[in-house]
Amino acid sequence: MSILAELRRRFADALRPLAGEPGELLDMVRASQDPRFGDYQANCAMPLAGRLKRPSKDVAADIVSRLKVDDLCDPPAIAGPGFVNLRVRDDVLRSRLHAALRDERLGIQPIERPRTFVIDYSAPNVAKPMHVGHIRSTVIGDSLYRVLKFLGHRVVGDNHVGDWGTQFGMIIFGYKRFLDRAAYESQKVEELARLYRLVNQLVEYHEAKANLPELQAAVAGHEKALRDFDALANQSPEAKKKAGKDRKRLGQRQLEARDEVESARRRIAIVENDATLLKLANEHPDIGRQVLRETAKLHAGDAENRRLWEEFLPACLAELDRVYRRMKVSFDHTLGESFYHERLAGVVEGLLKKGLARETDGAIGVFLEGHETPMLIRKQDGAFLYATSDLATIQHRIDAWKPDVILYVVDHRQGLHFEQLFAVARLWGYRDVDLKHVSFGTVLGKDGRPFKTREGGTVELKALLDEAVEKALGIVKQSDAGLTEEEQRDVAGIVGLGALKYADLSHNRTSDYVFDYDKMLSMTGNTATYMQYAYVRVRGIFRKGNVDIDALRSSGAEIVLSNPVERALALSILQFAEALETVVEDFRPNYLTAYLFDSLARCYTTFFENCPVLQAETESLRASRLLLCDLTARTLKLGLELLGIDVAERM
RNA sequence: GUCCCCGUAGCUCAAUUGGAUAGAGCGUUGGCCUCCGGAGCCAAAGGUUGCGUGUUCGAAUCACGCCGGGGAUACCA
Repeated sequence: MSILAELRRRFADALRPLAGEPGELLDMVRASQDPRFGDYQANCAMPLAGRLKRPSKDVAADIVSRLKVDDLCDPPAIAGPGFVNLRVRDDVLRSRLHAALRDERLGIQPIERPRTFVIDYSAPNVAKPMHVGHIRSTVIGDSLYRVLKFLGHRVVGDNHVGDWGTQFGMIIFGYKRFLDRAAYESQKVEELARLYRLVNQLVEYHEAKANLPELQAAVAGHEKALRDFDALANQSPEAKKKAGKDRKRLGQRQLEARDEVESARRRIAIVENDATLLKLANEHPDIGRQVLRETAKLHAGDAENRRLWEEFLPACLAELDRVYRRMKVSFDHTLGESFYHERLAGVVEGLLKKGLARETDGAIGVFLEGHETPMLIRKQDGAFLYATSDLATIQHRIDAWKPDVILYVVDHRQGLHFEQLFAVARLWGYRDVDLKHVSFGTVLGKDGRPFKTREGGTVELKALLDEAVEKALGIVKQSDAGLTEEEQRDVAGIVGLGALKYADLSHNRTSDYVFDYDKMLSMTGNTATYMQYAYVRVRGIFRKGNVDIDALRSSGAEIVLSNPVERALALSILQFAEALETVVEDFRPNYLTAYLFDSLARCYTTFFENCPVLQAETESLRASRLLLCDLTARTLKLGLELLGIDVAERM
């Protein structure tokens, strides 16, 4: 058990006579931010004083008098309005460090009451290449999977791939009309991707063409509205002032309309600037409807389309697998939309029967209190929606795995969808499972707009990985570690991928962040490169000193904490477990990166600057410091591993 | 129209969910280092946490109202 958890347990005992079940008061026992306030502090006297109507210093004294921590801490101090400050005894630190030395898990016990988590992450469309938008879900989900599992929970990773939607209608249609047989024979996935892009372009072209007049009319309408508005508002300065906000809103709407016209024009231009595309477009004016028909036929069990789908799918999945292997991400299950296809009708019927869903405007939806619009589960044409499939998925996951929690690692724009989905699931009867949308922000380019190629297209994940690795290779080549070319390539892979993942994980998941290769690969600052280099440097000490660290570890050599710098490092090492606990509290991997950088690496740097290791004053001090180095290296390595990031021994 | 998220140093981001003097990195200025891989180190400057009013021992964090940005808003996923 971590020091913090142990302290909380002691505080629970001390608080119970004063406050009954302490509950959230225990959250107020925490690591101190400032060493002047000790290692840990308890802030619960102040709120309790309010409840008991007693002076907070008295309450603090009362708590301290009941608190039994003398086997863990020096005598507690009371400061300010009633903060209880605790300093862990050095012998406790030392014995915990020795326990960590001997243990693969660095002394961290699996938790006593494990829960079952299903994590839904990555979830790409299998027919399209993965792009920048998939990074966050994949990387955050994978890290949460690793941390939860390490802490001792049961975890099921499920990749809910899109393998049943319109994109397959597009490929099937493309296959039937536009296939390049030779390309298909040699490069199946590339040819399918080409077909997808081609058909999609043609569909978008016709859509844009059809919508353009209406969109232009909308712009004209907004412009006229603006002019009328101005004319009216200009009649008196007072009216103008009052109308400022409305005017702004009108202006925004007009800009949006212009953007839509712009984007429609772009889509049209792509096709019209290319004679081959234009010819195809003209030959298939009805392509949008045709694609839907192919999709509907697939869903209805049409033999030909079903056969094609079965032919395409393995290749698409294999391609995905290649990317995941490269990213070192894995799943326990890949149950895509197609897996749930046959359950969807039953879901709708069930909800109708329970009186939760009803017909509305030809479709079927569930109306929810507090929501203007219902959640539709069947379209007018009888087709099902992703809400339907998500409900079937909840049902299956609960039947199959009996989870306590299901996490959806999905971007924040789907917040409303999940709000409705979870509400329906509860009405449906699933009240014991905790459904949680682990949402995240957008990856932005340096211009602050969503990350795109210079031409405005989406950035493929593969290209992103390639570039990160290539830039990493440039850095590795500058090193004087004397690596062979092959080793350099291996290390560049580790560094490039690590940089990409770490950049994502070190940002607060709820905010957007700016994607910047130079920053993420920087040797200084909160980056994977810095952490990996830190690891290499520590390990370098063992090499340089010809130290057999495994032997030293089991030699019975003692750790001594001869100065505050060593002590601070020791405490930081032991707080790794606490960092992992905070990650899991609200599913925020950036708490782990913050720990590694702001606490562990910082303490180690200070130690490294101030405490000679190989040239320590005495042999026993040398051994002790080597053991501290060993614990630091192993904590770095394990911490990075839980983020899905590897280390190299030299770089 | 309604709902959700965001606004923190010049820039990129934190802040353990209400705790003590808001922290890092980059950039800027000034010093220092013959030393385990130069990961340089130390110091300084830089903040009315968008604005205002509340809540309380205590607010970047909670509530309400503004201002600014982004997103969502029934038959795509």
